[in-house]
Amino acid sequence: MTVSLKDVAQKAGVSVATASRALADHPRISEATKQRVRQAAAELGYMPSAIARSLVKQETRTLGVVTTTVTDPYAAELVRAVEDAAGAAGYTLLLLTSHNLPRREVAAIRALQERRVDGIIVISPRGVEHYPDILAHVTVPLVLVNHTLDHPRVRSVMADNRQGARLAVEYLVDLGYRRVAFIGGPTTSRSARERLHGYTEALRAMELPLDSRLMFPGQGRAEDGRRALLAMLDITPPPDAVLCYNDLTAYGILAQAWALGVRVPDDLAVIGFDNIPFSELTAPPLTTVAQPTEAMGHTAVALLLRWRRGEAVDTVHFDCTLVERATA
Amino acid sequence: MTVSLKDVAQKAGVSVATASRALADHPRISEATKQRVRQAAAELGYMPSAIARSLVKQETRTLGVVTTTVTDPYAAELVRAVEDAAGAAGYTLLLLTSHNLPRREVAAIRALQERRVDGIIVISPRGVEHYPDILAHVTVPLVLVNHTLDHPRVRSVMADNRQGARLAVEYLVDLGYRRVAFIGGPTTSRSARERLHGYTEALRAMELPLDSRLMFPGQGRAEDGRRALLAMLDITPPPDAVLCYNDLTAYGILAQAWALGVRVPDDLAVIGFDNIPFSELTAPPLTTVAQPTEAMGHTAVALLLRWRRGEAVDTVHFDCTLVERATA
DNA sequence: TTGAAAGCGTTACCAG
DNA sequence: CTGGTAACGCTTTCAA
Repeated sequence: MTVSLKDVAQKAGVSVATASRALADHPRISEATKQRVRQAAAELGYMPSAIARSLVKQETRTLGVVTTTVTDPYAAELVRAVEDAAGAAGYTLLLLTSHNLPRREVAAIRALQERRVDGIIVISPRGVEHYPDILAHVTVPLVLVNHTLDHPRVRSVMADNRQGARLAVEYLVDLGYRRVAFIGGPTTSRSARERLHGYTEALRAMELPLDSRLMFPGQGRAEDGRRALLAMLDITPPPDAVLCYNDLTAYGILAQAWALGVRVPDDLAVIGFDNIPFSELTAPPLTTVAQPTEAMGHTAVALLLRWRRGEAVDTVHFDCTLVERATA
Repeated sequence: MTVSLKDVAQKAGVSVATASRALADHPRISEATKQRVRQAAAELGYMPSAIARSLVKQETRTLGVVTTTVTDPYAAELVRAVEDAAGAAGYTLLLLTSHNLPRREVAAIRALQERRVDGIIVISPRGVEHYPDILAHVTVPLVLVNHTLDHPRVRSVMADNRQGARLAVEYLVDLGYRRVAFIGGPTTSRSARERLHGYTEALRAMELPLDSRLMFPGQGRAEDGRRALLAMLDITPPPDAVLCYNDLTAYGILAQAWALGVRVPDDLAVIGFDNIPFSELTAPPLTTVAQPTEAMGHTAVALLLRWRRGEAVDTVHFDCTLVERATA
C-alpha cells in the first residue's frame, strides 16, 4: 500500500542503498542518479518512514512532554514554548497528560520511554517521590519544570517562587496594606509550597504578624478564590489584601467580589501568580507575579538537546517579576 | 545500553520468540516459562520498544493532532477531549501546531504521515485548499474539526456555527435589543464565515436592517474587541448589543467597557462564542454560545478509530446552545 | 560512484 | 509448547 524506499529504488533503477544515499544528499553520489532518484521519489509520492529510520538510528527526534492538562493556561503557555523550541530544532512532541495524578504521571514517563523519545520534559511534576523507582529503568534524560530531584539523569528549570511571593507581599506592604491573606495551592505542588514559604518569610521580614486565620487552602481553582473571599468576610477585622496561589484563584476572588459588591482594590487588594494572558483582561486588570514562561520552555528544550550532544548541563533558575496592574 | 527482548530471552533461557509470546500472554505458552520470562524482564527493567513493534505491526497506536496553538483555550479544550478519548483507547498523541499558517499546517500533516500515525485530527483547519495536493500522498485517514472537505480519506466533526450565531441574535432581539453589531473572526476560519452568515441570516429573518457599519473585522483577539468598542462609540446611534466571533473578543469589549465606564449590559449587551472556562469568571459573567467541545473531541477520535477498524463512518454535526449569564 | 548485506528490536509464520 | 527465521523499512559498513 504505502510506497517504500525499495519502490523508489526500483523505479530509479538503483539499489536501496543508493536510493537512501541519494535522498540524504550524500556527497559521493553522482548528481545524475540523485536527480533520477528524487524524481522517482516525487512521482511515487514517497514519504520516508520515521519509524524505520528511528529503529536504525536509535533516535526518534521526538521529545516527550507530560503535563497535568493543556487546559491550564499556565501549562499551555509552557507547552507552547516547548513546542516552538523543539520544532525549531527539528523535534516533534509526544504529549501526555497526568490530570494531576502521580500514578498517571509515572505511567506517562514509562510510555514515553517505550516510545523511545529522545528526552522527556515534565511540566509541574506531581509525583517526583515515585521517580527514583522508575528512573532505575528509564534511561532517557528528564527535565523537570518547577521541581527538582537529585538524580544523575534529571535536571530542572525553576522559577524562584519564593522570591516571587516575597516580591508580592513586599509590594502590598509598601502600598500600606497590613493584613495580607494568602490562598494556597495543591499540597502536591512544589510551587505552592514555595509560594507559601515566600509569603510567610516576607511577613516575618517586614515584622508583620503571621495570622493562621489569614491563610486559606486551595487547589488553584477559581472556586477556591470564591470560597476564600466568603470566608474572609467573616473575619474581624477582615484582611485588606490577598496573595493568591495563581491567577485562576484570583479570578475567583474578582468574580465573587463583583457579585458581592466588594470593591477591588479599595476594599481588598488582590495579587495573582503566573500572569496568564487573561489577566490583563479582568475587571479590574489583575496585578500579578510573572514567570519568564517562554524562556523556561525554551531552556527546558535547550537543556535536553545540549545534554544529548554530550555537553554538561545544569539546572537553571529564573527570577519572577511583578506586573503592576489595577488590583493592588 | 538499553535492554532488549534478546537479553530477557537469554536471561530466562528461552528464545526471543518465546520471550515475546510470554510477555504478550500468548495462550500456548506454559505458565512456568511465562513466569520465568516475566521475572527476567522485571529484573532487567525491560521496556519494549514501541518503535520496533510499530515497524512490524504496521501501526503506531499514535494519533496526530494539529492545531493552531494550545494557548487558545478553545483549542486546548478540544485537545484535552481528544487526549482523553485517545488515551482511553490506548493511543498517544503527537502534537504539532500551525500558528494559523496554512503552510505549517500542511507541513505538519506531512510530518505526521512520515511518523506513520494511525490517523490525523486537524482542529480548526486553516489551509484545506492545499489538502488535495498533499492528500495524493498522505494515506492515513484525516478528521477535520470545524471544517469539511470532500475527499474519500477525509471526514469531519462540525458544530453548527450558523445556528449558534442565529440563536444568539434571536435571543438579543427577543430581549428587545434592536441594533445588534457583529465582530468577525479571521477570514481563513470557516467558523468565522459561518457565524457571520448566521448573524446576517437572523437579522433578515427578524426583519431588522443589515447595517454594514455595525459589522467589525477581527482576528479573534481581545484587542479586536477593544478596538471595535471604541469604533462603536463613534456611531450614531450606537449599537445596543454586540455578538462577538469568540469569547476572547468579548473579553476585549468587557475590559474596554470597564475602562471607559460603559455599563454592560445596560449600555451595551455582549454575547461571546465558545464558552471557554473563563467566561463564567468575567465581570459580569459572559453570556455566550457554547459548542459541545467534549463530545466533538471524543467523536473525532471515535470516528478515526472506527474508520481504522474498517467501519463506514460519516461526518458528524453538533448543535450549539446558548449559555445565559449576565452580559445580555 | 554503487551495491550487497548486516542489523536495529520486534512479531508471526512454519516447523518440530 | 517452543525455536528458527523471515519480515517490517531504513541506514551504514564493507567491497567492488
